[in-house]
Amino acid sequence: MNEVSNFFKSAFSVDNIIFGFDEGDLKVLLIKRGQAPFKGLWALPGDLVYPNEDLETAANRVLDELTGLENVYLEQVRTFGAVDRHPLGRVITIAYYSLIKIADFSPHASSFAQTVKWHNVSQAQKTKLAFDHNIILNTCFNALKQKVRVRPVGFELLPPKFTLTELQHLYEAILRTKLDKRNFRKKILSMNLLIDRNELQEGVPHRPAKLYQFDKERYQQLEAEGFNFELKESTKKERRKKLAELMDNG
Amino acid sequence: MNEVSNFFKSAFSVDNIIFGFDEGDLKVLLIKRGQAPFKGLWALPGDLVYPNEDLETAANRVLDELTGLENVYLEQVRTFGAVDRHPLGRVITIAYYSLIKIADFSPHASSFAQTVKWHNVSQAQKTKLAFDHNIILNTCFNALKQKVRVRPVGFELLPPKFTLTELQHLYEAILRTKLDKRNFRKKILSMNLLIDRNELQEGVPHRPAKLYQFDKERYQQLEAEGFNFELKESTKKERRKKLAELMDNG
DNA sequence: TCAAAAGTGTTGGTCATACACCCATGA
DNA sequence: TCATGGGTGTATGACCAACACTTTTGA
Repeated sequence: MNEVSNFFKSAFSVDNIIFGFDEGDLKVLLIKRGQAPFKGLWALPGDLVYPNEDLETAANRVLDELTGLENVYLEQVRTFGAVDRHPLGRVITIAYYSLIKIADFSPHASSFAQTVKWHNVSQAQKTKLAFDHNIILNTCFNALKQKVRVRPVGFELLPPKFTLTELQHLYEAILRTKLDKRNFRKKILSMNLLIDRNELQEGVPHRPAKLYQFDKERYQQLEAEGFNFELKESTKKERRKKLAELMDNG
Repeated sequence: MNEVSNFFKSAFSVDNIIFGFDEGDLKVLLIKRGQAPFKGLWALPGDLVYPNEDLETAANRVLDELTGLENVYLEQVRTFGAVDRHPLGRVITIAYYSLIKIADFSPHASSFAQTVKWHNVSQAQKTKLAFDHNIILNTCFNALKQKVRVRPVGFELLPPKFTLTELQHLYEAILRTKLDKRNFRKKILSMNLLIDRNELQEGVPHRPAKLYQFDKERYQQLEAEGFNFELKESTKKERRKKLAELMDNG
């Protein structure tokens, strides 16, 4: 057991939790397993890491092989390494999540259609997934929830031009809360990170909304100068409730 | 390369960044390497993970072997897996940090004294460490900085009873900023998470301070109810400066 | 009596929240 | 003309930031 060579008998994989946003819902891309173990169950896309491959490269490869997309937002979240998590041997997995623009990849159009599918995240969380993938999905979703409050990564899930309502719905889906329309707009616009394209939606059966674009360069500049993108995490009502509880218990 | 068995030739290690707090400074426990590679350089404590050992168990073991401490605050941060990061082969490492009460372990008293030493974090960050340990240390320090703003983990670094000034110095050391005494006290005390022990410091050459204790049970209860411990991250002055820059650039 | 740190309140400003109506379009 | 979502402003209150002097102890 103390021979160094005895240690070099493990493998590691990456799992890449691919998030998309469509029709007001946050989605995650799952694969139906065609073979044992866990045959027939939905699983997170992942693969063993090649011996000469960096972890991020592997995560990008998984994404690329599945969707054909490259240069996508990718974030390492956590490593899962319970001894018995994989039936084939000691395999620890490094979990990443990616944020993609859902229009860029639709499994309906691909030959995978039967086995690769976008799932509503809330529903996927309730479904029994292969391996320890439920825990991984929860962890990654929470990481995204955390991140989105503190960095403007939500835009990675939207098309290049979007309306403020779409953006708001995105935040509502990720934070799982309702936001006040006027306050949301005020806050977002006050950051001066959106470019008004001076274009309108077309073909909608109501007053068309203005289209905006995220000003990434400006954000990066401000970030370098110490600016912090930040959204709050609870409504006043909620905080009041908490305070009341605090009083009761104290 | 596609044979599954080819993959089971890697190893993984844990590195455990052990933080302590003393004399107003945040410290990190480093080990001087006695053999190649990187002989003579300081390194983060770590070890290969046994085949039948969970990752957290391994991180705890590293801590226990080094300090004799158990049941210590431990947090996984990130996994580092660059192909060439270890000269002996493919070894990826999962980085954890621990927070310990520095009085519980002093390497001066141990036989390690020559090779295990508390280092000031700022200085360690400027020193060349073994492997990719500079990057790991920076990442873990930043994770701690982040965490401490949002969860009351700082108390893990203090003795069970402490003064408010000690607590403030701790935050100042981790956040690397000065805090206003009155505002800090107001904020901390308003959370109702400190128990006033009705004891005073003894033998100090000035007015003795009251001793407090962190009310962990109460915190856990409040947390379960949705309460959020939260300190802000920048001073008003800083934000004003940023705003001014924003105006200039906009 | 001196040095050193403990302890303590108020004010002004900023920012978050709450909230309701009119507008533009396609059907 | 109706249904649908787009777009807009203000008043209130909470919280944060700034700031200086008195108190208690040991030497």
